[in-house]
Amino acid sequence: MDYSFNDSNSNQSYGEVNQLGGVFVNGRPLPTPIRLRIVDMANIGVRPCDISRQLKVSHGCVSKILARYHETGSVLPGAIGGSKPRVTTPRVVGRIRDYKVKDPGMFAWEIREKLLLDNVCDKFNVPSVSSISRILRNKIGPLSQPSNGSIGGGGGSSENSDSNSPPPIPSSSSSSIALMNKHDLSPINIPSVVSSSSDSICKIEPPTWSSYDQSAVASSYHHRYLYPNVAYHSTFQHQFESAMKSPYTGGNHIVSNPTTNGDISSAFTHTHHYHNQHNHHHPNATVNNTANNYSSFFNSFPYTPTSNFAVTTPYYASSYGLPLTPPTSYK
DNA sequence: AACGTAACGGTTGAT
DNA sequence: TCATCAACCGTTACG
Repeated sequence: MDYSFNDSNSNQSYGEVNQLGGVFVNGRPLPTPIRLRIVDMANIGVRPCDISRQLKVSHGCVSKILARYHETGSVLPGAIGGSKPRVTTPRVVGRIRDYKVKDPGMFAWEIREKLLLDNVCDKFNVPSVSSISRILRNKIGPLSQPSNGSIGGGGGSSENSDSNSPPPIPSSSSSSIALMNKHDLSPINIPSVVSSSSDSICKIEPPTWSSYDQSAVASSYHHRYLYPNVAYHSTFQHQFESAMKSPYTGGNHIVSNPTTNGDISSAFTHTHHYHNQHNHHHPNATVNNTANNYSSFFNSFPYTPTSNFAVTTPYYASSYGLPLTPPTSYK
């Protein structure tokens, strides 16, 4: 798909119109502000059927988003794409790491044979040599630079072998966690046992707003929403990416670089695709390459675990009932 | 009239 | 680098 927006040619249009007259992009999530709007309206007592009509979102979609919100506390879409690790489970990766730590000169094919020898894998699920090479390259990397006390001789082996590449989950009894994969850890799938602490890391956006700062935005065409206290966990990076890369956005234009102290206020804007692109671009958007903007933004994860997370959204078409006006109780 | 949900055509991204 | 395919998407239609 062509998600590159030519500023000079606003004739480009994509998306379809549903029976209610609302615009959607087949296969892609609704923009986060609309999802939030659905939840906001439900919270103040608007019936789902009325939400559907007002926002011009199908009632099936409203039902699904509300059901998920009530079940998980998150309005964000699930993780799209990717695939579960079929053979390179965390346990296997951990063992590969152990082998490599003990003998850095080990070849991938030797590691493969040792996985079989040690009964870590059988012939049906042992990773290929190329998979092992990729694991060594991407997930383990140079072993000479462990940031946590490489001097100790033990190489931080922690003989449990569960200290491997997937993001560490804070609580941890290793029992069920070890069997989980990325999808299992997504906010919508995460089991309650993992989120036992009061500040659940499951909730990407808390149910309340701490502020609604419209005046601070540079353009009157944009409204800024603050997502307070986003409990960032690297496991959820995919969630953020998936949500923020909605095709309704004309690229996630960075309006200020994330700073090292975790303040990413006004981190980027969403530009509505059928808005007048060249008129409403954020003035600070310097690069129009979506991929570059995007990766430069997200590569700087992780932020501090509870940093504020801000999204600047455009002035949406009135058909959506936007811009959002938070209930007074949120102000 | 409301709404839960399966079918459908679509996109995504780790393997 | 590229294809695969299982995850998810929102809409539609049915009950």
